[in-house]
Amino acid sequence: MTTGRGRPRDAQIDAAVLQVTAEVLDQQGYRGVVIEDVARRAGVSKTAVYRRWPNRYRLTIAVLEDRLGRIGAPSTGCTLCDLHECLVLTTDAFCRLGAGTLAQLIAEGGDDPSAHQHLTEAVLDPPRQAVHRTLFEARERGDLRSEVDLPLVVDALSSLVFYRLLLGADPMSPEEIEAVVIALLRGIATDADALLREAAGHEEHQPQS
Amino acid sequence: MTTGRGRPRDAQIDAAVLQVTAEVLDQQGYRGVVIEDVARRAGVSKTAVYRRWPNRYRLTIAVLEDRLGRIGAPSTGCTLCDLHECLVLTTDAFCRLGAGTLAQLIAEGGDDPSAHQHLTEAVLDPPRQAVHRTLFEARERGDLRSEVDLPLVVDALSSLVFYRLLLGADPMSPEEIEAVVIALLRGIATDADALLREAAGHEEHQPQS
DNA sequence: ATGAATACGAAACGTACCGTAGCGTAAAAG
DNA sequence: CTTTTACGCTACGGTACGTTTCGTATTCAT
Repeated sequence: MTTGRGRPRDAQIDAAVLQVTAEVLDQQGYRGVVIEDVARRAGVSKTAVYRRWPNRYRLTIAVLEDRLGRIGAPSTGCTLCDLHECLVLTTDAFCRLGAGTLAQLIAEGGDDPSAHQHLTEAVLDPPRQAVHRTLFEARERGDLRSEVDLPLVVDALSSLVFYRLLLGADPMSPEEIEAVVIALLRGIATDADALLREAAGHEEHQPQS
Repeated sequence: MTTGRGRPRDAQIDAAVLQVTAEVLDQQGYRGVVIEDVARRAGVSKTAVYRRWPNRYRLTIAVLEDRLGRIGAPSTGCTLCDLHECLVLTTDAFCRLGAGTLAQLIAEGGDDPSAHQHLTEAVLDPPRQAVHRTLFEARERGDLRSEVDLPLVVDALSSLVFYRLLLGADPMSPEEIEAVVIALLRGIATDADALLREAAGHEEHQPQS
């Protein structure tokens, strides 16, 4: 490892395994990620897989890192629009991942604290931080009261998206997201009505609905 | 089953198994609920367990039904106090259950829709409905704007408790719950300031802090 | 060129836990 | 006293994990 001795790893194996894992994940969720099957479908030996990732959990996380690495955080200066956009993107990202898979990953991480941390860093934090950044900018701009507990508000918004996907009948719709953001903004903004007026001016979002 | 023919079931077995399962659940979470072990610790055969519950998931749910069946919903007429109390109770109930266990149960239910339904009815809905009832009474009383989407607000509050337990560094503190309730109330109350004043009068809660 | 180090595939293995089935015995109803 | 059901014991088949062994291939270092 330190010196470049010995036969080098075949990069195509990494690629093939990640690829197959991603497919399986989409089709059958985390349950479907069975190392032996993945290896066969990738035309690779089980040994080769375990040489790269210590277990199926970490293999899965590796796939998700690629996918959810960055949530593009918008920054138009319109607090309501930005927040809304941010949460819609988060919802989409999680939806694509799938409720069952997400639940299973969290459950798996429950035992091993380092596993939980990996999941958090790779999957959960990115969208959270996008929301945080958005709120931070809003506060810098003077849109929010200075005493607001930012992390708590971030939790309040993220959690909803999360919860609805995991346990609700269906995930959050853009309309519901908007309703919640507006309600919450009334509680934490210096001048909520001004923010609403500003957002009304930017209503070139979706002319439909 | 229909006629009372044959040897009757030993009620002590039911009790012993439920008891042991509850203990194991507290000590080692859902993972620890291994039928063979539970049976041995209860001094009972594996067969006897499977005769009563079809699988370990349902056995676990049966235990939780006893525990979380009812969350006592307060109804003092003070919207803020009631909500606060309600959420604190919910947090406590979930905390006792444990983050890992909760995650694993949700994950398990991900596949089987009927399993998911059982979990929802036995564990997730009771606290939700307590919050819902509280909000409903508040609206009846005229404390909330009439156009408020009640289920959505219920989700917003429940989700936070839930999310923080599952993924946060630590579960919600009473202070944080209060902060969120106040912020949200500003967004959905007809006269939030009046509610805050009323709550201030009821401050015999915890003289500490 | 030769040897150490590492990767690859194939196969078998050990472990854990699931849920089921057969069998002999015990306890109730008719 | 026969039928029905419960109970315990034991064994089984199944799935998936992650590990190990072994023979072969590939690369670097000397």
